[in-house]
Amino acid sequence: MGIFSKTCEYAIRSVFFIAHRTAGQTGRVGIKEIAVGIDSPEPFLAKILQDLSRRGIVQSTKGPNGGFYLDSASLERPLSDIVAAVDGNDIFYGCGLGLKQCSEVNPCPLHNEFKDIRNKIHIMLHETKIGEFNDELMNGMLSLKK
Amino acid sequence: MGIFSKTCEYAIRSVFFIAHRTAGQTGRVGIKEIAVGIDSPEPFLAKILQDLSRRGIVQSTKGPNGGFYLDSASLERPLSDIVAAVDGNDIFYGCGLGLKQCSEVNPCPLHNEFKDIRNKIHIMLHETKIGEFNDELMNGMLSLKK
DNA sequence: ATAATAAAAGACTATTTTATCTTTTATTAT
DNA sequence: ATAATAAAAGATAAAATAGTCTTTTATTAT
Ligand code: FES
Ligand code: FES
Repeated sequence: MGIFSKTCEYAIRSVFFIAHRTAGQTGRVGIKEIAVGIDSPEPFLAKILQDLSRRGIVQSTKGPNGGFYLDSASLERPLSDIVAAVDGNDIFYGCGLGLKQCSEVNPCPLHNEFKDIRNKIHIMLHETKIGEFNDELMNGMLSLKK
Repeated sequence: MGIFSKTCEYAIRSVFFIAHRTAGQTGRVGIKEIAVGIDSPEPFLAKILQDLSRRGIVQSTKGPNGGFYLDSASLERPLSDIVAAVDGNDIFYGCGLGLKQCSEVNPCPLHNEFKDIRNKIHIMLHETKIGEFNDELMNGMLSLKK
């Protein structure tokens, strides 16, 4: 188990993929190409993108020349929006040792340490925008598969 | 989902509990008291402690006055040993976006950020010793339940 | 020796997460 | 209008994680 659920990993990678494949142009990209591009099981990814689409995190149209894309507002969104939508915000606010409620008045032994780490994760994901890596993804300096 | 699996959360909390309940004295503490003390399902915790016992992370004896305890070597162990035993070391070395292999030559978009965060988690868990919070746990300044 | 105690071991159940397959709906080109 | 295309929706299936229950083994006190 990593930091995020498998679902969330696929979600982030697919959104990065859609971003760099449709940025600028009025293009769309199909589920098949996305699944290959991020090395994920296609039907599972379809479910995930359905959900992201319902939530307005990605855009889509059906039919010929249809597919997924991102409008300019979506490209500016922080990654934390995706993580919160898919995994909830336990990773931002929950107790690292699983106490029902992280609190200053009844802290677990690692409270201060976790608070610091959670904040770093939160800030990092909040400061990173979906469209931020388009150039490096297009020229192959960054990878979303393997 | 938090940073650790439920199993791992229970494991860490129970080890802290055993540490502060048996430190110094030659005492033992039973599964029942531990389960109440950390608010976990007793039979599930029994399985977890069985595993930690087999791995030598906690000590135990059967029979009357039996129970779990920690020898002085165990009290000095870092928390990272527990996490590695239970959840593996994906959290220390794995790619945050789920690429099969985190690498400098084929990095994911968040590679540098994740590397930094993973290192902080690793260092924190490595520098924290199991017996470190015994005093605060005994006088109630820190909590392992609720 | 025997009975009582408490963890170890093993078999089993439930829930959640991950993944697949089929049918329906919307869009476009002809 | 019709056929082709591609996502949405819905119904299942498989695997992993979380949790329970019963029997066995080791230890101790009597
Ligand atoms: S109480 Fe555990 S992280 Fe705050
Ligand atoms: S490649 Fe993703 S964290 Fe290193």
